Amino acid sequence: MNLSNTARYAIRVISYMAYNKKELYTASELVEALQISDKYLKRILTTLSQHHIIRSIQGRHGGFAITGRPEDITIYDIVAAIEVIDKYYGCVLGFEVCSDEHPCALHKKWAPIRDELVQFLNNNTIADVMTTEFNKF
Amino acid sequence: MNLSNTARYAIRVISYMAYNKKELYTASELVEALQISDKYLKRILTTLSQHHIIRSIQGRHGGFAITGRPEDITIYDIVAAIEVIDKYYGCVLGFEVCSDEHPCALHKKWAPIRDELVQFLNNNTIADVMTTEFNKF
DNA sequence: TTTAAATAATACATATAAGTAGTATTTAAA
DNA sequence: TTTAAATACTACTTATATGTATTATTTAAA
Ligand code: FES
Ligand code: FES
Repeated sequence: MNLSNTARYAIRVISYMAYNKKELYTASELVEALQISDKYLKRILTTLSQHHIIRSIQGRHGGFAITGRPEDITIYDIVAAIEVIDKYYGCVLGFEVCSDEHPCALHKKWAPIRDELVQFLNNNTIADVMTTEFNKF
Repeated sequence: MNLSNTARYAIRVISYMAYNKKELYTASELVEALQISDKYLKRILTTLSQHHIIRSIQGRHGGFAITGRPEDITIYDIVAAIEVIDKYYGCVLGFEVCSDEHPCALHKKWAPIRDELVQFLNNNTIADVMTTEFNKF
């Protein structure tokens, strides 16, 4: 019942970018600041840019920049870019289908909690996370 | 944000045992009924008996039996026997400490949801799961 | 047009969860 | 006391997530 490590790194790096308000960051700069493994972070950055959460500028003076406003980038967006988001909607007991029409014994109790959980991801944005504490990892 | 497969199998097998009200089940019997891989299920059964959720009788007329009443065996008990339960209490953003004294930016919003989640595991028992539908996997 | 500084892509390595196989031990009937 | 039927233990294999290394491509300055 956790976010993946990769998703957490992604949240962290975008939070950092938003907080420091620079237009463009190079990967090396972010590696330096956040102390995440060089190649790993670069791959995360590429993934995020493929999902248009950030945009990348290639070449000599390249780097990465946030596309939207921090308050428009939800935690959900980031998690969905990194993980298979479907699993957040699955049956808690592992049944194939999970719906009100095909409920398992725990569905009635589980579905509301799961909805809250998804709402939590949707209602919280980078703006909520880009505080000082978060960025002094 | 899922229970592990192994934990789900564990819930399933105990639910089956409780539902069918037999005193003793052999591993092969349970493998047959639940269509879970032979060796895998046996290992799960051993783990569960080590955690005293079921007890095992070795030798010729051996097998496995539930120790308590279905309504006393919580989903939490089973998950805790199979997984490292600590991770259910961790920080959603991955910080080392998670407490009201050392909160991350999302702690205030996350902690209540997490509590509900843990309560869900604690408030639901095998008695809630041991319905017919569940056992016609 | 060469070169340096950046991102992109691909392939490899490691750790953990999931699943399988084989051997050892226990027990009681034959 | 041998043997069959059960659980217990240990080691192996496979799949996925995590992390690393190498090479290719892009861009602009020198
Ligand atoms: S069917 Fe099981 S949680 Fe919805
Ligand atoms: S400190 Fe992050 S959720 Fe509690």
